Amino acid sequence: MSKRSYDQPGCGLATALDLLGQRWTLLIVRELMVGPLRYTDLLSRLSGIGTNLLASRLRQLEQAAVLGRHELPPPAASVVYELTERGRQLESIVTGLATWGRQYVDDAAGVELDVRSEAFALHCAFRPERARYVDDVYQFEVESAVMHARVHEGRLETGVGPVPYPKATIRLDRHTWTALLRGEVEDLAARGGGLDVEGDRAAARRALRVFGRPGAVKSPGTTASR
Amino acid sequence: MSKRSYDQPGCGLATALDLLGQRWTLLIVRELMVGPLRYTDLLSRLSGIGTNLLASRLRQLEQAAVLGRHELPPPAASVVYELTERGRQLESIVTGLATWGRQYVDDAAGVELDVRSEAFALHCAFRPERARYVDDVYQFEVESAVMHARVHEGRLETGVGPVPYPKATIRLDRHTWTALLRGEVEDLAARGGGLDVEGDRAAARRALRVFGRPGAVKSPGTTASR
DNA sequence: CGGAATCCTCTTCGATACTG
DNA sequence: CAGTATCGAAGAGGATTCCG
Repeated sequence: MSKRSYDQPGCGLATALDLLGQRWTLLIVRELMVGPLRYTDLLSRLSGIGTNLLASRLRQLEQAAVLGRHELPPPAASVVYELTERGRQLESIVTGLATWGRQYVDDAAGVELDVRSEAFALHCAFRPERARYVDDVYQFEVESAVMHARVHEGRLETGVGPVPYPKATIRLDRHTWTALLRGEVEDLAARGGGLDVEGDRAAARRALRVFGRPGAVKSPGTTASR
Repeated sequence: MSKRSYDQPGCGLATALDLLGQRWTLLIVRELMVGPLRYTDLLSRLSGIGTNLLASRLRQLEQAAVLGRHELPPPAASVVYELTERGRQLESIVTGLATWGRQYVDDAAGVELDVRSEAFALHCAFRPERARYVDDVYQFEVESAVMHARVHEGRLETGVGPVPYPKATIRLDRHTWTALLRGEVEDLAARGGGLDVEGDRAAARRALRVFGRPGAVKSPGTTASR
């Protein structure tokens, strides 16, 4: 069993780092920000982690109530790990770190899109201060990557795949997508052909406002690929 | 030499964690948020770190341009470590983590005030969104702890000890101080006797607005004590 | 096949001792 | 004061095995 603690009870930062400061922990949170995952999915997405560590980290995080274990209903009958409310409170910290770290990476364009990574990029580009009164469900389609986003009460929830009744479905090519994330797409018509909307155009216009930070994420959280 | 990297170039979070995710690193940033420190001061404030690790972390952080090494002018002729602009960009992440971690700590009142810890608590209680048009220098005095804060262009800078010409000097007892940090002191007169202002009362009123978050830091970042 | 525990090697940490 | 050098202990990573 582990216990390399900073032993500074009373200090919030030291306590937070006792829980989250170990290797892999925040990457697990990153993975779950886009939606629940099974043990094996985590294992394959976090290439290099080693099964014992993953098990140990999940146990610690569950104990700290950062995530929960849930059994899926019968058809799937499997266990998924999911962020709790406490875990979701880490979202702005994780995206903040990701955005900060971005200044060290030189953008050699990735090879293939990973849906969850792109959905995470959406989190990084999200501007809560602009989402105050927005209540929309969007579907995004970038090449083969289909994902959705719900903006509700100033918060963002994302998921992979399509969603039943989106207010607007926004289809983009790769270049327009990264431009959107950087906040460089201000107008539905501005880009010739790179962007196509189905559904409520006003909602799509709100999406352009709510996503896209000036200095933010260009290419996304590339997770393991091999 | 070390290199246990996540090896996910292209992912901002993984890159950030390669730099900051090792043990002690963010606590070093925390210490420097309140102002420059010498090697030995860091060593004594981060009880448990071990001198080789501190040296190694400082080297890495300097290389990543998170902090800088500066020689003090002749009288002191000593080296201090100081956050760079990049390092200061981590402030909101560090205070966010500290605030998040706070929910796990039960507030058994600390024994003795540490000025730097209280100044750090001020960072945690700072609300940038309310500081947009504020441009003030305050001095705070809580028991034996004297510190100052400059709010300028939406950002906060703190330091220990007195400051030449503060707009307002605010003296508080310990209880009122923690209440202030929690955002529970709304009025200069509200607390009988716990608070005393010298200088510009309007500035002091702004201070009450700019510091103090609802769910925020109660007792501060207690650093090592032994 | 999903969800781990075990074993073994290698890296990192922490403490102490030592140096310019 | 500001570090470097050294060394035992704890933690990480990889492979293999086990359980349901």
